Amino acid sequence: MLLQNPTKQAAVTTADKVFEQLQHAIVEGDMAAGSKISEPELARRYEISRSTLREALNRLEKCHLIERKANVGSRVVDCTIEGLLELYITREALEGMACRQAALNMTDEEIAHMQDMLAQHAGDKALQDGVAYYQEEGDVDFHYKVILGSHNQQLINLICGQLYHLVRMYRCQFGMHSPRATRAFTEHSNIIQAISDRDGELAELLMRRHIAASRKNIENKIALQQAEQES
Amino acid sequence: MLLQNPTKQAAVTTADKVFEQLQHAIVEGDMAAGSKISEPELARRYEISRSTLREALNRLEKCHLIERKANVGSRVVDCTIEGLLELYITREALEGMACRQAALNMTDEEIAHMQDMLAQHAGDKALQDGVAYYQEEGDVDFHYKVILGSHNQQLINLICGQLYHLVRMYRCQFGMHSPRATRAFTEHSNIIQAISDRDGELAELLMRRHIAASRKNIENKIALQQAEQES
DNA sequence: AAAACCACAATTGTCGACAATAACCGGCAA
DNA sequence: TTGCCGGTTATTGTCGACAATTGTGGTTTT
Repeated sequence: MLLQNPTKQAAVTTADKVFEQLQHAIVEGDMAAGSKISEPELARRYEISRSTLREALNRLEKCHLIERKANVGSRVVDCTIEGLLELYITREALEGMACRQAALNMTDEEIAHMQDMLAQHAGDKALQDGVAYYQEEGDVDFHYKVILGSHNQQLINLICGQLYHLVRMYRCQFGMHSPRATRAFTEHSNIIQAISDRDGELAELLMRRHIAASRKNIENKIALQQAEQES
Repeated sequence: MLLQNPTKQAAVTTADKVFEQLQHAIVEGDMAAGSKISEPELARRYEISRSTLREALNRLEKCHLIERKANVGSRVVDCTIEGLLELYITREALEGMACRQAALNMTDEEIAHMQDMLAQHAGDKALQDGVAYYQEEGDVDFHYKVILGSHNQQLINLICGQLYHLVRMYRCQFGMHSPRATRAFTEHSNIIQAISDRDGELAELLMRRHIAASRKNIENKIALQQAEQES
């Protein structure tokens, strides 16, 4: 999966593999949010020793997918609405800055490549009404390109290595495949325009608005779901 | 040290203690930046098993103080100028947003408490010309208060749990105890004013300028040092 | 009946040993 | 001399067992 590890090498050690499996299980919800993790049980299930499992657990903790308390144990993080909003606020700050840096630091080749990608997405979008492909792969691709384009290793590590796992988890858990495809596409276009104009200030502003809009969209959906449940 | 762990409990397990010692050693430069870490040797030196040491190493990796490669080993991160600037850019994004959130979410009591703190710092500053105390404890105190005031656990974890260890490391390694005491004090005052006015936008702007100024101050110092060495 | 206490079970933290991988070094051929 | 190759050494990854701590259930006491 290039998407999850845009910079690092593939998993080689068994702890790496188990980590990826657990990560997938947590993100997809196969491992319930908020549930306790029993080291002996998991070790048996994956047929590895507890040491190896703990190594994998440590990596899960690094991307904030589980929480550990000394002498008590590990729990899968629970998905609260507050947590989701906090996450998007953090994204707004980090990706906004990444976008500003991308406008300053991206090479002309990178920018051209991103424009090509967007054009291709436009074709796909026109072809199949964009509901399926674009928002899933395309949206993530776009954001990754921008983040990597910042050429700021600190930002890249924080966002890709930690934040995005949580983002994907929340998306799965709350079942929101945001249907903002056409609007998002326009926003992406404008952001790329600002980047290719080397206008860092505007690029940051647009990216922040883009993420904030996504956050508000989610807030509305949540409110709607709650209203349905109460009725 | 409350400063390093404003939210979490004290260390209880031996891995915790070793982690804190290693953290201190790395930050203070007792363990050279960029140097390789030998697990057997360190385990002997601290009189613990390799398992316990690896647990501590994992926590160090969580705050980006060391880097690990599979089947190769761990190295202390090296302090490059580029890394320092990247770090400050990230701080600008995160603390700026934290400051905006603080303006929205801090309680009146918290704001009052922060104003008291600033007033006391003002006294200390007038008393002893502020060079020693203020910039060390005071500056960190102020920033921590703002970050915690955001009431955003995601931001708090990222900044306090990860970024600030690196910040302190760079400060020690490059030996910069920024002599911007009086200017920084004024800037802090203005930020608190914006927060107490509940003006999130201004608060973020001021905090970002504050950190950007600090970054430029460092850039100048670096340039000066390099000029000296070349002469 | 409620609260405090104690013992038991289960889980986590720590340890030392073994297996697998990578770095090092000397020898050989070009 | 330089570059490549194979054996040796050291380091890391993995394992199973023991020690320490926590949570639980029953018992006792007020």
